[in-house]
Amino acid sequence: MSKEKPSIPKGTRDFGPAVVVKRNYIFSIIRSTFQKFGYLPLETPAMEQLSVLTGKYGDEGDQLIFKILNSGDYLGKTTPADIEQGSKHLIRKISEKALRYDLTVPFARFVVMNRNEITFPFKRYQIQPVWRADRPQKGRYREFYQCDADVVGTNSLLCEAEIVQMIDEVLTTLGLTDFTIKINHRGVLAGIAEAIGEKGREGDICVAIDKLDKIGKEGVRKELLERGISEDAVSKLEPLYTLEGNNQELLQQLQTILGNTEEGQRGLKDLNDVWSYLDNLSSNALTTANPSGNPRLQLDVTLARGLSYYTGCIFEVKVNNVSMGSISGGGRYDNLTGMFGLPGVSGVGFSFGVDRIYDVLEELDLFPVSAQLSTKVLIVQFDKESELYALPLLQKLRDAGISSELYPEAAKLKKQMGYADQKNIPFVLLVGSEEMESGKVKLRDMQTGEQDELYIDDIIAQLKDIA
RNA sequence: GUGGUUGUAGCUCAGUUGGUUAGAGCACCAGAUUGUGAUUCUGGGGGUCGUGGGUUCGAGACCCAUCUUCCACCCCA
Repeated sequence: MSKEKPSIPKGTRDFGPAVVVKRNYIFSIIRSTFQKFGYLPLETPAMEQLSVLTGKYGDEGDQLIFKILNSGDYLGKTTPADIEQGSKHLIRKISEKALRYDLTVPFARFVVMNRNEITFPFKRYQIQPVWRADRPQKGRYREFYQCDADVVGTNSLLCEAEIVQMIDEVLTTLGLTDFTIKINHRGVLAGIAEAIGEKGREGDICVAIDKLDKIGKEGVRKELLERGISEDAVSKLEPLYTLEGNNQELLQQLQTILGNTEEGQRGLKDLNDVWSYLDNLSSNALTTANPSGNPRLQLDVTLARGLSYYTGCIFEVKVNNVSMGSISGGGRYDNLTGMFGLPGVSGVGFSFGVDRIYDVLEELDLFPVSAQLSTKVLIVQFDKESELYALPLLQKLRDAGISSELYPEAAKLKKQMGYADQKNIPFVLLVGSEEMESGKVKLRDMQTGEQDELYIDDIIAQLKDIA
């Protein structure tokens, strides 16, 4: 056995106790919000049939799917001719399974397989890791958690409105105050394409427009021309980048621009409906302004999302003034289950990227202290007798719901105190011969250094108050 | 997938045109202190310099390959 230094694959991470505790804090807020809106949990396998995943994310996406080699002699059934035909052909021969790339497609697969047992509309949430063979960089990992909430089996735009509500609630509860929920509509994008005389080319137009922030108006112009959009059309498009006014005014301006296009009409009607729902829900996303003065929900005609299955509203969420890509995104897909032979089931959903939210909260120092504590009380012992004496006390503390532990051996005080310090345990109970005689134990507040001699019942009452 | 970048002690990093036994701070362990952590003082352990080849009398340093890190594209949570 050669001793090699162990390592983990590129783009993956271990999560130590301190990190997991903080991640769980995020998960619990997301989970309880989803449940509050009537979504129920679902879990699916880490691996899917490769055929379930391929073709759902576009060519780019297909390349980022982690494939799993067949078990056993995976080359057994291949011939030299197969190899000559190239990797695309060969993959089908040597790999039948793959790690899931997102949670939406497995969800659609689940819906189709269980269509007879499911009561529609079906609302589910799912919190599991996904894998992408992307090249890692900041906020981009090869294994990361997504927290999806989707509803299928209804066209109602109330679902879109509720998605906005949930995003707003989760981020607010996490302590974020400056974020923007961008919304747009595939119909609006198609309508724009038609209105500028490039009907059906919205795909190319979207990819280019999406980079507006990064490469600017001239960069986008160049890219559009390269993609074969006419100069005339580009000139007609450019005024849209700088539309001004609040959301309502934007919608009105778009009405005059897209009024005659069927797709544009559809998009505008949907967006208006979403606003109307949010209005009647008195949504904070409309009423609460960011420090910049704009409301959190913002119509953005330059928002274009890559996943090819979106057909209606699309969302993306950006935390302002931090160096991080979008932390959440989603949209409506009319025909995702159609790919699995079940047409006519419309769905809408979105996803939180927990790993990115974690990085943002860390950068903004927004994790509350309560999300960082583990044990509340450490009982320090001096010898075998004090250990025996401490056991009932320990049980009493735990029965009272106070997370506590007894240092498992009579180590030097310095060591035991250091343990409490390291673990960020706020209180230490000292149990030794003096205490056993008086029946009172010493309670030390590790933050202030103050010590009191108290009866255990008083200590429990005091600590429960603080909790 | 394309172009760049990084790797030296547990962590953050020094290390000169290639030249004796590879350093610092922090962390860790022990003692000063036999009932008190985060401050102070003293001492100590810990590295086949990411890995594998090559050039050289001699490589942490130069060359090649490979893995890894971070960044920009592409795309995306």
